[in-house]
Amino acid sequence: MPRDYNHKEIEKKWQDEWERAKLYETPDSVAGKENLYALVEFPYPSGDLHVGHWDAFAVPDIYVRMKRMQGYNVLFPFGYDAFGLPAENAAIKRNINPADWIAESITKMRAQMKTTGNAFDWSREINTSSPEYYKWTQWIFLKLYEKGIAYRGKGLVNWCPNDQTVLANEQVIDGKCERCDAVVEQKELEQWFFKITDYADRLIDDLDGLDWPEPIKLAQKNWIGRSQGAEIDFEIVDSSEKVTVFTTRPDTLFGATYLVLAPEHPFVKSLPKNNLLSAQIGLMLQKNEIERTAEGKEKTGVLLEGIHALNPATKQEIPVYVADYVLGHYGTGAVMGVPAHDERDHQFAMKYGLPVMQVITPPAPAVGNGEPACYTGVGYLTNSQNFSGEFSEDAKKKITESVGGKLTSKYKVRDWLISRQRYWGAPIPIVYDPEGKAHPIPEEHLPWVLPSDADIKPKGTSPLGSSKELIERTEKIFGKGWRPETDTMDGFVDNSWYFFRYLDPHNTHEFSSLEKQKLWMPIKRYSGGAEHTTVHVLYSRFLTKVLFDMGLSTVAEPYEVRLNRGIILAEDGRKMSKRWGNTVNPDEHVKNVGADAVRTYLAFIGPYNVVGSFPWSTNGLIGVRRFLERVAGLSEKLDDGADSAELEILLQQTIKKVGEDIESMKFNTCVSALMILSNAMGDSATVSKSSYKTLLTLLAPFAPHLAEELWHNLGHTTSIHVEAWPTFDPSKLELEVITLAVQLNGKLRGTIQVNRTATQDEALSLAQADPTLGPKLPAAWSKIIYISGRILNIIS
RNA sequence: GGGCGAGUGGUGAAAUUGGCAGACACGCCAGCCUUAGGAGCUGGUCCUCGAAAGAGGGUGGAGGUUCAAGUCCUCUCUCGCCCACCA
Repeated sequence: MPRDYNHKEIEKKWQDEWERAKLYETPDSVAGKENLYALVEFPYPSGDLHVGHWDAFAVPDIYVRMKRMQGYNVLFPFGYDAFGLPAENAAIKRNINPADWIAESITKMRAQMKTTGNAFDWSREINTSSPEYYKWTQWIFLKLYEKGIAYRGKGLVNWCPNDQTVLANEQVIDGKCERCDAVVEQKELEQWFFKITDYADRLIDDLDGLDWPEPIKLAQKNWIGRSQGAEIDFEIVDSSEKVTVFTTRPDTLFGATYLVLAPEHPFVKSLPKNNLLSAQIGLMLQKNEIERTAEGKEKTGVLLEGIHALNPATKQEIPVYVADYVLGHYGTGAVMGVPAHDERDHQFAMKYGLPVMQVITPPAPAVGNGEPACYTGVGYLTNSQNFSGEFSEDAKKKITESVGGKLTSKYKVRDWLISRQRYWGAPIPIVYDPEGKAHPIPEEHLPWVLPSDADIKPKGTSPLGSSKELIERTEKIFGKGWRPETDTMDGFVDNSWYFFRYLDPHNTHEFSSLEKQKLWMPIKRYSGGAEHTTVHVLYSRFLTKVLFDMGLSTVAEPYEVRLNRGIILAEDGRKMSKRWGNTVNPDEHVKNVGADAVRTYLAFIGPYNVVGSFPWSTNGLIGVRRFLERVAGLSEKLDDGADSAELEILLQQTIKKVGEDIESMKFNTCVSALMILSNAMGDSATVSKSSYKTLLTLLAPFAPHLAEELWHNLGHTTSIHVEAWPTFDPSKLELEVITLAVQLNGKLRGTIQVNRTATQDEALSLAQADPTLGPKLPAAWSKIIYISGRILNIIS
């Protein structure tokens, strides 16, 4: 076949043929084959496939294809995370129904995705916005409701005034809406929550058993934010009231010289109304979290006149403040102020002239100009009555117990708020009786269909409230005066369980049967964007645990390995953006150089399992196309004879290298190894047919169409993609004679050709006999380091 | 401010995990060839000195460990991502 192959013709031809032969449809099990589930985060159907989608799916496809050739029954599914704000906003803009817009986008995206040549099993395609899918999202909600994990609660929520909806904490970035950048307001509403805090410990502890990259585990742990500390009661003087504080430093209790409460604290609310006071506190409460944190961390507080708390350790009366640097939602909303050993408390104490009592002495006195503002490290207790002299870590438990406190943990993570006052989501399957009491919708009424007659334009209340059909449906089923829940679920609920559905996508009576789960779970590799390391991965782990506890999942952890990939930047090194006009259109490049070249180029661009950013280079793409052309051109110099020993060894090395590096997702070095092999074949006068076949099978995962075409040109009538992955002969990985580096005192002085099994003496005499190297070597030496096959180092 | 990660040619990056730094590719330079194409072929391309052989230097910076350091240790600078008053 000529070098300049016609990619348009052959790619279309083989895609059609694979589809006709159902080559990639994955049965639930195949005799003699092990199942393997490879997953990539499914995309939101934006209607336009960009390079990021290619990078996300076509590159892991290399791994999938190798695993198939290695004899695994590999499930590699595809679907659409279709609910959510973007579709709704797009539909409002175009004045059409989101469902229509999504349907159109999916059709377009599916066609584009098929041009990648990926080994997807299209028969398992899912769409989270289809009633067949969200029926089960609702069903899962009901299961959580039964267990008390889904609950209705009042709470301050983040409100986006532009999108007119509540946002999860995770969707608030720097106090602004992650989608539209509007400044988020705080609002108190009745909402539905999932009790993820009940699972916080397990979500941390179970990470220890997982073989994930450490940074990803750590990100999960930090996100959950477990702090071990103590809850300690402070009595309010001349009152029966007490305030419980949470502290990670109970060892500094003797240094607590004041008490601070969050403005939201119940004790503050219970105080008799004092106009001045409530005005000041009201001012704090009015501020949203951004304002509270934005003011240069300047701490402002209000003294509660006439109110004192009792430090349970010193028995001294201490003043009580209300300050907005204390967060209402974290810990107990109350903090003991230890100015000597906490920087925030120190700042506050300086401003309000509160006493600083040092109770910890650093193990080694601070060097340099003294008067440290405050010392936050560990040390030895002082000024702490009979605890003085103890090491701070040891004193934590003792002091806590001595004042009747208890050791406990607190978490940064808050319960998952799942209510959205938007249209395009799964309706929450709840109805309210005339008294306003919530009732779950019985399973037989699922899917509780999203009505099509709602006014979807944002106006501050849930769009579903405007649907006559929904209200009529509710009254018809439940009775007069009953009304539907009008909020929909956060899209993260839909995509927290989708991987179960791929296993059993057409099941009409179960969300995912245990039999199918047993065959496939857990997921061998889950690849996705770094931005989902915390939220999505955490939520899906949480939901899996909940289902596991109910006997509905076969595993407590869904992902054997989670991997993050990098991002592809524009050619100018900036992020791709329509605003910059620097987006890379993959369709155009596929048209010019073919899907095989685009796939292989993306594999070559950099290490895949590293979170980096890689600028696109059209020249680099063309370079990869040239490589593929050279492989095609090699078919014209085939011969039935044997290859040179060098070429044979190189082939064995390449088999080893490519296999190992695909396994560890280092696709870039695989491509490089294939280039080296094909360059060597190009330099050779002839190439044996058998070596060439091996090259093609190694290339098949990267360039599936070209490899298939060249394979058939050799006379094969079955697909190269069902061939066995080549194996190497470990005894043929090295030449008999190798190049050995010779150093003198650790400096390279030259190289010699030695037998690879040469002894130190043999290597040394060869070095001495070498015409250029020999004269440089000393006559005597004190030591020789010889590592067979690596180095000969002579120390004079 | 905290956490995590990364600093290697003009560019994307390799480096058997402590053993010849810069593989492979892009770009660039010189030459050849032509059916002028995003062509193909040959050679060159870390820096300094040198005609060359060769010598010296070199992986953000400064120290250290080692026969040997891009890789390990200490300090430091810069950049990226995430979180940010979490007691």
